[in-house]
Amino acid sequence: MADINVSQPPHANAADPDPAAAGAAVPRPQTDLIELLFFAYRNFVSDPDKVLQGFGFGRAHHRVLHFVNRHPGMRVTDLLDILRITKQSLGRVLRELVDGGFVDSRAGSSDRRQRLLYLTPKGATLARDFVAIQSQRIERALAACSPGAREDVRRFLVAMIDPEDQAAAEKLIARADQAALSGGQRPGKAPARPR
Amino acid sequence: MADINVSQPPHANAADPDPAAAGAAVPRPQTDLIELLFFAYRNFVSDPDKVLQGFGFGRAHHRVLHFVNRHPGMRVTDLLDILRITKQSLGRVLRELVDGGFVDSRAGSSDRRQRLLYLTPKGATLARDFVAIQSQRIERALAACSPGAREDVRRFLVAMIDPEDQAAAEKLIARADQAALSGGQRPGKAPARPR
DNA sequence: GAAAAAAGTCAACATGGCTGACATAAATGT
DNA sequence: ACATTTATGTCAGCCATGTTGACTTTTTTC
Repeated sequence: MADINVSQPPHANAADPDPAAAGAAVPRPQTDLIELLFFAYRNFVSDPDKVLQGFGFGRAHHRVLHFVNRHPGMRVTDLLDILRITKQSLGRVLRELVDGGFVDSRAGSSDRRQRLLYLTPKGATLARDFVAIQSQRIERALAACSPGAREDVRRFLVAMIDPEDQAAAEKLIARADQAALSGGQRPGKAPARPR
Repeated sequence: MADINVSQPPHANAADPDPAAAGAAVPRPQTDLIELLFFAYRNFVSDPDKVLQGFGFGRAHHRVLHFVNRHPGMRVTDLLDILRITKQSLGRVLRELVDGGFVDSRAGSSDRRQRLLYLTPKGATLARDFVAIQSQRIERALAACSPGAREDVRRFLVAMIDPEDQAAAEKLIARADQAALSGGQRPGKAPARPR
């Protein structure tokens, strides 16, 4: 498993008056967090990646599955706003997901230009698997922290978002949670996952 | 600026007996953090992206600049272990960085098969710019949190890494900090680039 | 009835991953 | 001394996913 391991050559340390090393890392305050974010995020997305490979899908498909799962009946435009990619890019993965029977796209009833996006049961299962996998990693990480850490982490992540988008992001999350709770789909079918 | 804004169509809520929407978003515990990580990380890497565009470079170049800056004199193999990409992928961006005068690659003195990587002053300036930009975002985010949050966030990020890599990642960060402190280069001095 | 909006599509291109096959130089082991 | 291994580099091609630009169809809105 390819250890992250730099064999610092002896002459690169204090003894060498090496000028080419000049201007190198002044240990700026946040360097540790910068690198940890890189390593952590890489591992974080690698979990779904492994599963996706089995379907011939990639990260782009994961994102679509996730957000359609969270916002059933959303418009294509809404998805484009969230993902911030072009409709051509989205079109490709969306077509593959529809062809594969993971996503269902139906014309809106009030506005029939719209294609409203839903997951099929197959797609929903996959999307829930991904949430489960990544939640597991997050839960494990939080378990290694002090009890109040979750709120700190949450606030930190919100504040890492561009300020002008923070409110929208929080609202988006809240609305999806709300919709899911209020039986966004089929009042009879138990969401079965309280908490 | 493309508000993240899903217009939840009315019929997507309780009224629609839609079977395709079945099994949709159960509000799993960590969904908020999953999505926040996505939004936060996207913005986090977008800062350097903008600067890199001006040089015709991409994210891959950023990573190389960053880690060579942090570990002056590192071997190509070390960089491959950190980035976990193939040498062919690295080779491309490395060549461009050397050609552009951002990275300097010199044969090792003890083992002359090795190419030891250093940043030129030009490269070091760019690398430091990136650290500054991203540190600024992190500092702003931390300022929005409780005082003890930094330690929580740090521990959280470490724990988000694959367990078998956590120690190596922390060691890597510590070693780079250490090397920088022990005068790999004199602080504050913009050294000429001899040799 | 004209204009705007929602969605889709074709074509071409860029970036940055990947595999496989080799080539070269230098160090190491026998 | 020679064989092997290691460190690096390189060519060629493929894949996933992003981009621009141009254009169409359908439907809604003014």
